[in-house]
Amino acid sequence: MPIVSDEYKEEKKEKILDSAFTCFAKKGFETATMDDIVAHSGMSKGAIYNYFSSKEEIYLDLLTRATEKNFIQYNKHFAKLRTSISKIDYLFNVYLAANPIDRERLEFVVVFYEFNLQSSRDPQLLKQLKDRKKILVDLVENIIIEGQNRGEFKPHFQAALYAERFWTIIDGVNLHSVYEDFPYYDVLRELKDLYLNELRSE
Amino acid sequence: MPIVSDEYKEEKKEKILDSAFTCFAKKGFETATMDDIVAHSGMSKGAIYNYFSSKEEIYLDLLTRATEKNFIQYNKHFAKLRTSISKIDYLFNVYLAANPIDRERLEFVVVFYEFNLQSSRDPQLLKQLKDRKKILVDLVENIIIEGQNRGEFKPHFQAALYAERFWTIIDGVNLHSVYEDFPYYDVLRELKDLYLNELRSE
Amino acid sequence: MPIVSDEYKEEKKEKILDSAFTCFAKKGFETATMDDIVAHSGMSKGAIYNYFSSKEEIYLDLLTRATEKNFIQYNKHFAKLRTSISKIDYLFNVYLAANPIDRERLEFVVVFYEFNLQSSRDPQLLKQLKDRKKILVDLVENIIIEGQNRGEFKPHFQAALYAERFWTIIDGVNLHSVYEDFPYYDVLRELKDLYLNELRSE
Amino acid sequence: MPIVSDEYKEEKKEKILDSAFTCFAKKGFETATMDDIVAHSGMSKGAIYNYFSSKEEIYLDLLTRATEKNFIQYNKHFAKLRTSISKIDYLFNVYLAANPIDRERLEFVVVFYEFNLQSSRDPQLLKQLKDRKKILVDLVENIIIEGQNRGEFKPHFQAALYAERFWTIIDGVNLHSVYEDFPYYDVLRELKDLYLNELRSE
DNA sequence: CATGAATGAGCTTTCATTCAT
DNA sequence: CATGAATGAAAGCTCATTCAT
Repeated sequence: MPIVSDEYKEEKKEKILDSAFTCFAKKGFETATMDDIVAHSGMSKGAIYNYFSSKEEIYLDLLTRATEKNFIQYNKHFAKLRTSISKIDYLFNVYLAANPIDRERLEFVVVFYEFNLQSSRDPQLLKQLKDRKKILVDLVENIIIEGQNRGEFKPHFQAALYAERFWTIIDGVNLHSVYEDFPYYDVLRELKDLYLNELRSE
Repeated sequence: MPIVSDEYKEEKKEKILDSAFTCFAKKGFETATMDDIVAHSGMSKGAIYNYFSSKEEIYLDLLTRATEKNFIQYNKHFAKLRTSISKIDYLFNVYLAANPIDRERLEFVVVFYEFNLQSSRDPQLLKQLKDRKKILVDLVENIIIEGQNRGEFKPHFQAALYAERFWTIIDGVNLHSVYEDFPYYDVLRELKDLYLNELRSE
Repeated sequence: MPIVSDEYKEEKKEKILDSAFTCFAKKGFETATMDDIVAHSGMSKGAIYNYFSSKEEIYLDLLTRATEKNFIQYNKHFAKLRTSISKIDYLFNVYLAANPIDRERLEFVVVFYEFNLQSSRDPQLLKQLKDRKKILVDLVENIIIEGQNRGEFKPHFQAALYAERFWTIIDGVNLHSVYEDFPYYDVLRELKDLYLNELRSE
Repeated sequence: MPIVSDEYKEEKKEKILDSAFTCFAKKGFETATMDDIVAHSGMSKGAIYNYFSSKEEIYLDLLTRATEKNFIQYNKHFAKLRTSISKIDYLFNVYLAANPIDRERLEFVVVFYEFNLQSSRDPQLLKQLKDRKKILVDLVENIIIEGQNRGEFKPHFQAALYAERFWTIIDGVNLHSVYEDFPYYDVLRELKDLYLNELRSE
C-alpha cells in the first residue's frame, strides 16, 4: 500500500523534468545547477533526488522522453495517412509548421543538439543516442520502402541512405535556426521539394 | 615600450590556443579546466592569464581564428580557380575530403557546434556568430552571383537563399558525423550532386 | 491504554537492533545510514522512529544490551561453578573459545571498541561506559576476593588491580584480532596461564 | 625554480596535519569536517586541497607519519643501549612515562585505535595497518632474538609470539586509558614486571 | 501505529581567478 | 613577464529527521 499513487509520482517527475528543461534551456546542462532546478520547481533538493539520482539522470530522462513523444506522435498520425508520400510530406510539415523564432522551440533545439554533441564524449550516452537515431532513421526508411513497394517512389533508391539524408536536412535546418534571421521556412521548403521530387517515380 | 616582441606574444598565444582547443575538444568548454590547459601547454597559470583575461576569452578567440583561417584558406584556393562551379565544387570537396571518423576532426566539429548552440544564450556571442556566418554565406552567395553573371548557373535562383542552403547541408552532415556509422561520404556526395545539378544552367 | 502489547513492542525493538547492529558492523556508526537499517529490517522509517528517537539512541541501546547480555550469561554460568579459579578459567575460556577470524565476532568487536573510543568524547557516553566497565571489573574483582577468602588465590594481591588487568588483557587481544594473522589463540593462552599461575596460592 | 621551497611546503603540510589531528581527536574522523580543519588551521579550503587530495589522505598521512616517528625514535634510542633487556625495558618505559590522563596523548590514542578499527572494513587500509604492525612486531621480535643469542633471555621462547604479546599488552592498556580512573601506571607496571621476569634467563 | 515523501542544513570537493614573489 | 600557491564561492549530493496521510 504505497503512500502516494503512481500518478502522483509521475506528475512529480514531470514537474521536475519541466523545470530541469527550462533551466537547461536557459543556461545549458553544465551551467544550470541543481539549485536552479530546485528554485524553479519549488521543490526541495532532497525531493528531487528522491526521483532522480543525479543531474545527469534528469538530463537523460528528458531526452528519452522527448524522443519517445515525437515517435509516438508521428506513428499516431501515420495511421491516418494512406500514401507513403503523404507520410514524408507530413514529417516535413511538422518542421515547416514550427515557428523558427519561437523561444521554446529554439530552446528545445539547443538543449537537444547539445546533448548530441555532449554524448560524443561519453560512450554510454553515444550508445543511447545511436539507438534513438536508429529509431528515427528506420521510421523514414520504412516509409520509403513501403512507398517503393507501392510504386510511389523510384525503386532503385537506397532507402536507408535516403532516410539518413532526411534527418541530415532536418538537423541542418534546425541548427541554423539559432541564427535569428535564418530563412528557415524558405530553405526547408526548397529542400523538401527537392527531396520529394527526386524520390517520386515519374 | 614592450619588453617582448609581438611575434613572441603571438607565438605564446597560439600555443595557448592550441592547448585550449585540445582540452575543449576532449572535455567540452565547461568541463575542461584551466589546469588542463596549463598541464597541456606546459605554461604557468599566470602566464596564460597574461595573454587572456578569462577562459571564455580563450574560447572566443579560438572560434574567431578558426573561422578566419577557413575563410582565408577558401579565398586563397579560389584565386586558382576559374569557374564558379569549380569553386562550389571545391567547397564541397573540402568536406568530402574530410575523414568523418577522424578523431581530431570530430572533436573540432563538436567544439564548434557547441559554441554555436551556446551562443544562442548570449546576445554578444550570437552577434559574433552571426557576423561569422554572414561572411561564409556571403562567400557562397558571391560565387553564385558570379556564376549567374557568367552564365554557369540558372539566373533566376535567389543566390542568398541558395547560399544558406549550402551551409545548412554542410552543418547537417557534420552534425550527423558524430554518429559512428553515419554514411557521411554517401550522403554528402548525393547532396552535392543534387545541389550542383539544380544550380547548373542546362 | 497501549494498543499493542509490550511483547510486540520488544520484538520490534529487537528486530530494529539486530538490523542496526548488522549495519553498524558493516559500515560503522557514522557511515551506516538510517536507510540502511530500514532496508535491512524491512520496516519503514517512521516505524523505527516510533521505537527509537534517534540513530544514536539505537546505538546506545545496542551496547547497553550487549553488556547486560554478557553479564547475565557470565553470572548464570558462575552459579554452576564451585571454585573461584574455575570462574576465572571460564571467563578466559569464553574468549579462547571464540573464533578470532569469525566475521560476525570481529564485527561485534569493532563496533564495540569504536563505541568505547567514541564515548571518550562525550561525557555522558563516557559515564555510561564507565558504569558498564565497573560492572565487569567488579565481577572479576569479586571472584578474586572470593578466591582469596577461600584460600585459592594469594591473599596479598590487590583484587581491583588484578581485575583491571584481566580486562586489559582481553581487550588487548580482542583489538589485535582485527589483524588477520594475529596468533590470537596462542597469545591469549599464554596470557591466561601467566595470569592464573601468578594468582594461585602455592 | 619553484616559487616556494620544499621546506615551506613541508611546513604547510605539517600545519594541516596538526590541525587535522586536533579536529579528528576532538570529533573523530567522520564527524570532523573539512571546515573544522580550515577553521583550526587558518588556511583556506583550497590551500588544504593543494596539499592533500582528500580528507582520507590527510588521515592516512597522519597515521603513517605517527608510526614512522615512533619507529625512528625507538631505533635512535636503541643505538645507545647495550643489553636487549634494556631495550625492552625502554619500550615499556616509553609507555610508563606517558601521562595516562594527558589530553593530547589520549586524543592520539583514540584517533589511532579508531583508525585500526576503521581499517578492518577497508582491505586497502588493513594492508597498510598490517605493514605497520609488522614493523613494530619485528622490532620487538629482533630484540628478543638478539637477547636469546646473547644469553639474556630464555632460549626456548618463541620470539614472534612473545613480540605479539608485547603489543597486545601495550594496546590493551592504552585502550583502557580512556576510562578516566583506570590505574594505568599500576597495571602496566605489573604487566611489565611479569613480562620481563618470564623472559629473563635465570 | 505505519508509511515513505519531503525537508534542508551540511557535507566534500572543484576551479576560475588573483597576486606576492 | 613568469610563477604557482592561495582563495572561497559554488557545485552536486547525502541523510537524520519530520509529518501528512
